[in-house]
Amino acid sequence: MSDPQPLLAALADPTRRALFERLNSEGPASASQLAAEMPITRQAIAKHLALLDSVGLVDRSEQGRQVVYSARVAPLGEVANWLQTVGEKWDGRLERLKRSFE
Amino acid sequence: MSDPQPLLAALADPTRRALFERLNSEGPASASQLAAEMPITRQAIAKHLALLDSVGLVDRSEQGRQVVYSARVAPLGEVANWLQTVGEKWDGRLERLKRSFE
DNA sequence: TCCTTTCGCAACCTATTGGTTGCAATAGCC
DNA sequence: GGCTATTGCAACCAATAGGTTGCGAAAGGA
Repeated sequence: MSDPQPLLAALADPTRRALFERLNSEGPASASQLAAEMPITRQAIAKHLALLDSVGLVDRSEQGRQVVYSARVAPLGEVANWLQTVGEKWDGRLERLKRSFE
Repeated sequence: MSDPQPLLAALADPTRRALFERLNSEGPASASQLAAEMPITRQAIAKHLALLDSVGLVDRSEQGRQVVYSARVAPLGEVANWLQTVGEKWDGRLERLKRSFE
């Protein structure tokens, strides 16, 4: 089970998360298209997309002279996974505590 | 429903997450205790704990001359919540796509 | 073929952040 | 009361991150 750190870090930035949510709810788009919809430059967006791609949150496909990115939700399972283990440890601690009073 | 950004940002830092997991699985501790277990100074830890406190991931209680911190898992529900809405938007998009082929 | 998009790379700038050191204040034990 | 732990506050530092500008290259439509 791999570390959720890179994912959390990727999602921690507001513009990056906005980018991901945009792609997830509105569908695929290129960096230039996205730049037209947001108040930052294409290059900034491209960097964010590269990072999202590196953690698998986005899928990159070249179509002619443009590069279209689409959202991938699969890696988010890793985060859900981590949340679950946190919950389990918490429960385990409660359990141990209860036992200590018997 | 408030935005998960502050939470994600809080969890994005490795030492901060380590701190939280330590408190969650091993139980409450003071900043000084934690500093003895980790390779960074107490002040650095104190700052992280303050941030965790500000997003509700940690509970601060003064006991005599020391301040003991304990983990709070409740805010993580917000993250789970966000994951769910992302999944729903994704499903919605799939649904619309399928309908468009009928 | 030429011109326009679109993209990638690189340099650069600035604000933020994680971390440190130093010191004052306070709570408790002897 | 005096010594010792423990905390809080502030200044400071270095590295990183988010963003911009500037450029060269390649793909496609006119």
